[in-house]
Amino acid sequence: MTTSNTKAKDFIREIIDEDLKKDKYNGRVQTRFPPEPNGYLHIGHAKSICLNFGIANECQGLCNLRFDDTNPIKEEEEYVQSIKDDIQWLGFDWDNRLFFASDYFDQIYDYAIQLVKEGMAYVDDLQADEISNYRGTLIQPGKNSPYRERSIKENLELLKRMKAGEFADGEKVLRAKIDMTHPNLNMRDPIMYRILHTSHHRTKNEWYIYPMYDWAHGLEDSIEGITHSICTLEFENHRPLYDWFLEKLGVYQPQQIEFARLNITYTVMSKRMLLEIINKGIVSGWDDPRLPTLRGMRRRGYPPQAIRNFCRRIGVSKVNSMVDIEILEHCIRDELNKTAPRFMGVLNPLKVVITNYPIGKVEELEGINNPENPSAGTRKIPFSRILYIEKEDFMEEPPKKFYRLAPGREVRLRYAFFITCQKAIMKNNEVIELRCTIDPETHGGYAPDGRKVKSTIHWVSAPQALNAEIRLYNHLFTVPNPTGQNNVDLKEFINPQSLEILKKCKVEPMVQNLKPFSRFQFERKGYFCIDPDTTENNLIINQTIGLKDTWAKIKKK
RNA sequence: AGCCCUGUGGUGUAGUGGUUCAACAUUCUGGCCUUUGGAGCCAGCGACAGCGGUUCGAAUCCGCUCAGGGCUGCCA
Repeated sequence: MTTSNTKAKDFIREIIDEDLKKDKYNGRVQTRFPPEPNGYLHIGHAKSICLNFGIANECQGLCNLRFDDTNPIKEEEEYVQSIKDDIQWLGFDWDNRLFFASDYFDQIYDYAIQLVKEGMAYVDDLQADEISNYRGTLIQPGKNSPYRERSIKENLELLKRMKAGEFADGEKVLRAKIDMTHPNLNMRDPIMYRILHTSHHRTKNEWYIYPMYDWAHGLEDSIEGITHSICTLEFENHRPLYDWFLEKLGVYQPQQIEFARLNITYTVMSKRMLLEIINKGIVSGWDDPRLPTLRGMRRRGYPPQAIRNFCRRIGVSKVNSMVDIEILEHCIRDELNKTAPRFMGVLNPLKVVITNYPIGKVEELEGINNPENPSAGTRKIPFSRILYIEKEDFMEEPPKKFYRLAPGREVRLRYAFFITCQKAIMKNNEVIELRCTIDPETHGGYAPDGRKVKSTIHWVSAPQALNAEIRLYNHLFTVPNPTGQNNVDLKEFINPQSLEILKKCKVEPMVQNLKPFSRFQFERKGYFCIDPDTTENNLIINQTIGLKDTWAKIKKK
């Protein structure tokens, strides 16, 4: 919101500004988001939602939610609800403007009658493969159907009988009479209606004919008084047809504007491929946290605000592009850094015994909930003789630049004490326990003598610790552009380490109070979120994203 | 091959003929700071697809070339 005024306008907002200046639609701006209810929404849709609803908000205009339900074979009610949920979760509101293309089936049919009466549409008996042959190719003109010159009377009669369900699927179609030699294939007598004896999720068995996208979409926009019909680049070649129908009908005409769809590295966006990954069991479902679906991202812990910021930041243009996933990840961290409460959690526990701390004593230390936001307050964290720290925070023989715990070395336990490692207990060549001492003078983590330690590590008190299962996620694919190579099975690029499950994690007791989908930070480890599959005695936590890790970078060198 | 669209640092965008013109974000490299090796702060690397033309002056206007994308569903 705050950046919208300062940020440069994209080409679509510029067009709209220009139209506003010229008073093209009486100062009105009305957009629409027109999903087909045949799948779940992903972040590519989010870009479109943010654009359409965003523009309406900025211009004191309106944005409709319209389900483009013209193909009953693929569409289901289930998707309608999920799409509505996802849009609301993203943070947008269509108010009372929820529409369906099927609301207009009667009107659209009347317009078809009008076109037939004016000799601009005809019923064709050609079969699907014949129509395809007659259409010609990219470089060869098509030829006229033998049924193209039927009388208006006969066309009217036939269309009525099509509507009445007198013909079988595929037996006839209604076509616009334009030009079979047109260089734009979409203009070679496009099909307006096909026969489908299929029940529709809303109109049930009322219709036997269903309008095609090109025929219906412009009319839907026109009927709703849309001013700017924003769609993706692949519809560019359809715009002449969009305009043709509305001009011939003499009805209100919105303008279609196309922009490039979103691609992100290391993931896929097409419905078909997402479905394939799900059906092959590579991921658990539409809400798998590794997927770019809105449901997946919600479960992963991505804040809607971060997704909106991302969509704003990547801009809008007509260039086919591939956005670096780092930008998305930056937006996620940026938002979570400001908003996520902090806790301590140990992913791979290493037991630590504080030999100079009394057996049975428990004291409470104060931790800051969010250093970025003082109003988030503080909390109590229990401390006792037995603790867990992160396995990787200790090294027997620390290399240069490793600042954490090592034999004889002193570091700080966050919010607690300075701790010195006295002894590492080994078993089968593996460190299984540490014997350490604390300096009681450093209560809270401050040294009265002003001495410094090189690092601060996180910890959890063993008796009070909660057990948790933590799921770590990585990129779903091993290559930046998995669909870029042809003739290769997508499965070859699936990252075998996209999911890593840690079962024996220990987290501080306050986490108990968090509800499913709550987002938070485990200090030094990253951002996390409570998985909805969490039960009374099985705490499941998803890692949203790790913190930037300078040490990991040094280690690599 | 026909039609349509698009070419600015690695990535995504800004720049719309002239002392704010090559900017911003991200990534990457250094440094500062730090009770998260987080965050923050500072600095640095890095681009106008090419060739002509118009002009006093071109990333910006024109032409050509090259490159990338889309279009031959009774899908949307």
